[in-house]
Amino acid sequence: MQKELPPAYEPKTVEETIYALWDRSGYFDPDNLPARHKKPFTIIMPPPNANGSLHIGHALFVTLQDIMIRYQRMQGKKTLWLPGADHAGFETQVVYTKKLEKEGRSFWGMPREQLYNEIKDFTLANKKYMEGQLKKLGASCDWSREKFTLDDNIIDVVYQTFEQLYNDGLVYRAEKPVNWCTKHQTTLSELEIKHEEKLDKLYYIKYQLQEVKGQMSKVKSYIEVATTRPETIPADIAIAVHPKSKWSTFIGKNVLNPLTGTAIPVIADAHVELGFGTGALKITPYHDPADFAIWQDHRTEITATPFSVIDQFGKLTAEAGADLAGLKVVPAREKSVELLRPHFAKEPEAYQHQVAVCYKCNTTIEPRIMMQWFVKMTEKPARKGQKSLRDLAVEAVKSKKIKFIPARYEKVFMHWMKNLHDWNISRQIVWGIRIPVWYCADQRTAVCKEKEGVIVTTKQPTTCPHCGGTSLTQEQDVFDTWFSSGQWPFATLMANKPGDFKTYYPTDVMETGWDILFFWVARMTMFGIYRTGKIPFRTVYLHGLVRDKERQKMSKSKGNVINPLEVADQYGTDAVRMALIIGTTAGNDPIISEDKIRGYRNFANKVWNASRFVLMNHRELSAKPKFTTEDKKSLKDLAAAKKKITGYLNKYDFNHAAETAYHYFWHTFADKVIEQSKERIKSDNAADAAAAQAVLLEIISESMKFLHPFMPFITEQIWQMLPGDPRGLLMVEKW
RNA sequence: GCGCCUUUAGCUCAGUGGUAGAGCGUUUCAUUGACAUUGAAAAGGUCGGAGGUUCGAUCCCUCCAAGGCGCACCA
Repeated sequence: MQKELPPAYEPKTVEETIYALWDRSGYFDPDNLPARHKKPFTIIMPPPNANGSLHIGHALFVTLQDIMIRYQRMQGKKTLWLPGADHAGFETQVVYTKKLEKEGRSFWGMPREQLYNEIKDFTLANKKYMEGQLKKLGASCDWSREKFTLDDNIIDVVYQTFEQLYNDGLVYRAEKPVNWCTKHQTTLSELEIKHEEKLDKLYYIKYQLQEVKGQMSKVKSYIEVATTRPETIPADIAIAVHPKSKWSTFIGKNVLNPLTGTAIPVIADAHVELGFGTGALKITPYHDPADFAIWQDHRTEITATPFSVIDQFGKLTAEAGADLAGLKVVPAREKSVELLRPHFAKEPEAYQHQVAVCYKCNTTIEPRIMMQWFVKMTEKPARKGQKSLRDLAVEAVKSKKIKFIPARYEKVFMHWMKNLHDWNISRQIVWGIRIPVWYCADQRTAVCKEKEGVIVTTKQPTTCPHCGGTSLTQEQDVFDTWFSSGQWPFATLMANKPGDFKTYYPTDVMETGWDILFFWVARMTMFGIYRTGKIPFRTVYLHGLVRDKERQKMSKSKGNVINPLEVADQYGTDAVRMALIIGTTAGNDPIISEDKIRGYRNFANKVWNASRFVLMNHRELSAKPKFTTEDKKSLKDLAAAKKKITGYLNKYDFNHAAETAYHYFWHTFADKVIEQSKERIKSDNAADAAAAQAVLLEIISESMKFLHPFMPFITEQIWQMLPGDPRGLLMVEKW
């Protein structure tokens, strides 16, 4: 008889001890696994942003990945689950500056170094806290290989990639239209802006034909132009009309800017929609990317140099004229409307359209022309026989070298790939990896002049390699975080123990949220193949966004947030894990509520008490048990359940695997097998009682195995109490 | 505009070309026995609508409706 077991499972007293037991065993590190673990199975953990604490969404990914790792470890794989943390450049700087605001401080005017160091302290503190949280959730990852996105050796790898891209002509510097957030004072990529429905007005403005000596216009003496942004009219440098529009007679003539009186040419361009507005479009290259493109196509006809009338804070500049200068965009619009009223062709119309806004703060994005670094996504590199970044990824997916779960995301992935544009990777923030570019002010040779003094190198230079000059300054901008995290699978392995890259790359599964399919998975696919010639992962498993019972997104403001650590404390980590997995299918948003967690707490208790019953009635067998037909059926059912679970796990169908285990254990084993055994155990027929007990023990033992990936703590605890000495760890037991 | 997804029991969700499933909830009964964090049972669905393919459709195809989401330089 074992020592007295409490009648209810007490997760609190078990979890910490069990995690320490695993940790001490060293088995998280694949190098320490027994010899039978040969074939590697690798998951690189998506590094959580170290700017807060883990939420229930993190608990979901931890559970999914831990299930895969624990299952494969028991299957005899050499399992590596490599943890990490992300400095999350822009996101963390936003969080931190908000924190400063709350404290009544401002980052504005703070020296770069100081802000960087403060955010660094903040991030590292969060990172440490999150590691503890991951352990609490049972993550069986290899802490000895943990990586941070700002580790020196990670940055080295990122710099090498940048240099290679530059040498291949896939990275370039150019003055192009970019998305500018006037609040955050940085540019953003196409993925970091959203489009919002907005009700604005469409203004119809007359641009008078410039009077030419001795010539009178016969029909109309003006072009009507429709615009939503009259405040940018001072920066107009042309009017474009469709060649077949009613304004075609104006092509080649000049019209007068209604605000400045400047003469600007009328040009023909088929991009102008005939059916929209008036069929005439004002060309304001510095404030509209489409206009910028049209200007580039017509540089010979348009003699004026484009310029900007809005500054980095969203205020009109002196070039906009005395009436508008100093006003913010919205008041400037009102003022310009007032000034333009005499030039109205007709009354403004209400106009519903999509406006680009910052995905963080919803501030309207101001298109600006800025000198930035870009990655070419669709063009071939300079090297012979090489494919564009896009084609590398598209081919890997098309050829099924990379598979998506669920498969429908393959289409979503491909659709995005179709519409790719060059990627702006410069950010005007301090928290991040400084772009490894230096500018030479001396430019003493023709080579240096030709390269515009640009030096791209992985190590800080002291002299200019082009001209020997010494006046070097480093690029101020940092990388878009996704430029570096897009290299995570190979960077973490290259920057780790010697031989790791060779052994563990390509990795097996990338398990992450569908919301970062483009941000992250697409970039990892492209960079992974570009840098290593191999796909970074074979399977992409996508999970959804955890929602509450009312399908609401969890947010602090709604007060519906479930803190995974709190509920784990209350109901046990195993219960939280089960609640996250059962009823959840890949790619769909899981629904979770406290009721559901409570339900699986009850299940954990059932597991505890069934085991308690078996242990209480256990006696050492004196002879080989004689199984009845009933016993044989019970063992057959057990084998069938296990086979089903194994099949589901192999298909990454964790929902059904967990549900089958749950259903078998509770409603077949506990409700039927145990109930039926009670009479036999009590009976005088010792041999039959022994057979019944042997069946129970066998089922408990096997059940702990197939429940382990889902409920690691309670199963390991019970495993340790089962008879048999010495007992190894269930964690590395053969499946 | 282009594209993707969803629609199944009161609720949350699974699922299959052959008489519909789970959990929770509801109702009835039982029981201090490993577990009341329990057990036994019941009620409850023309599987969004209309066509089509098929011996047979909740499942495959087409159209429609409602909802969700992604992409997109129509001023």
